[in-house]
Amino acid sequence: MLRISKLTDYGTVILVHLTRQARLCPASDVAADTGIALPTVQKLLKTLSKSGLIESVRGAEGGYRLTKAPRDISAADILDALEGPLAITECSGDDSSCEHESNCSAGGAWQQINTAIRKALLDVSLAEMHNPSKEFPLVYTVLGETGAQRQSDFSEPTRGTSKGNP
Amino acid sequence: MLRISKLTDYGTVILVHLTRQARLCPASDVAADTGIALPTVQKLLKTLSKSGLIESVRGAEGGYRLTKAPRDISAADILDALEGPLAITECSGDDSSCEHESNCSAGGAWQQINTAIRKALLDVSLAEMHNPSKEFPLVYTVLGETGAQRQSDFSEPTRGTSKGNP
DNA sequence: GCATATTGGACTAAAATGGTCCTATATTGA
DNA sequence: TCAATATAGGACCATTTTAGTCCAATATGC
Repeated sequence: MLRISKLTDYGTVILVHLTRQARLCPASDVAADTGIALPTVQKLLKTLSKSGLIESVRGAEGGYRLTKAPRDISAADILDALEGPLAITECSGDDSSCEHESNCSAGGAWQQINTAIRKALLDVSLAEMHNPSKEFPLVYTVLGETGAQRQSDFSEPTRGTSKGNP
Repeated sequence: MLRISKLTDYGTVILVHLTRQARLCPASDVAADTGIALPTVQKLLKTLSKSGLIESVRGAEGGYRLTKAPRDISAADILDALEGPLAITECSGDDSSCEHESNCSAGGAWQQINTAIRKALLDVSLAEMHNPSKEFPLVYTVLGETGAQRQSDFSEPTRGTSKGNP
């Protein structure tokens, strides 16, 4: 199934952490509190800062903080910031780049799916990620099989018990 | 943004092709008609066959055909067959594998998103991919920015004009 | 038997991913 | 002004994944 990269997953954890801390957070604090290795945290904070989701203050007593309220940051924003604006298929742009029309009849469908997925991502804000127990905008009936159910053999959790990255 | 692999993209094209052809199709025909290199087509057909979406007939006059009506094959089926049952995050199972609870508050949200995405994928059938001009189950208003709009610098289309894979 | 096909797997090259580290620069406070 | 604290911006490398090819074995129809 579709998946996000581990770094995006880490990035989300970092953003949730910044949501909890109203104050300016240096990278070292974020690393200590999340258990993610410092270099990785630094890299992600830089990326997030460049994307505009967070802002930085240099120098002593500096650090990072969110630029917007958590409810104004969507999952789509996070994905865009950390994975770039890649679409679900490479040629799902405005079909200008794909000329093999006879074979590309599937392309239109992927674009529709892409849009639907994007809508789902726009509906979830960082505020809701911060507190997932609260009522959620995405309440769908159980689907019989969610993909997530099937996996059972992961050797290591994404955000594991071990401190930092192995 | 989220993306599917190029092979999954090819696989969809192949399935759409099989939808058009009611008859038994050998891999060589599929390759010739789709413009995808034969070895790649063979590999994908094998995978699709193992997943049960298509069935094979060996020997002379053999080939592949769909096992179900196109409307009974969803985009989620295709993704599952070609990309495996990976969830959006590695630890989005039944939170049994992720013990870092204090940092993993984001995990629940990704699970919800995963479910929403899966629902979107289940709503699109191969029949609709085959004929995307017809009314589509996923009609959402334009989102202002769909991710797909932003990309403009792809050097090569996914299913390109050149015959086969370079 | 022979031509036609699928089956299963090995194999390689290229690209993406995950992770680390180094130097430069900005800010604060003594 | 100096020292300590931070971010900025890359370069860099190891590993994994992806994409693509190829081969020997097997099954079927004529």
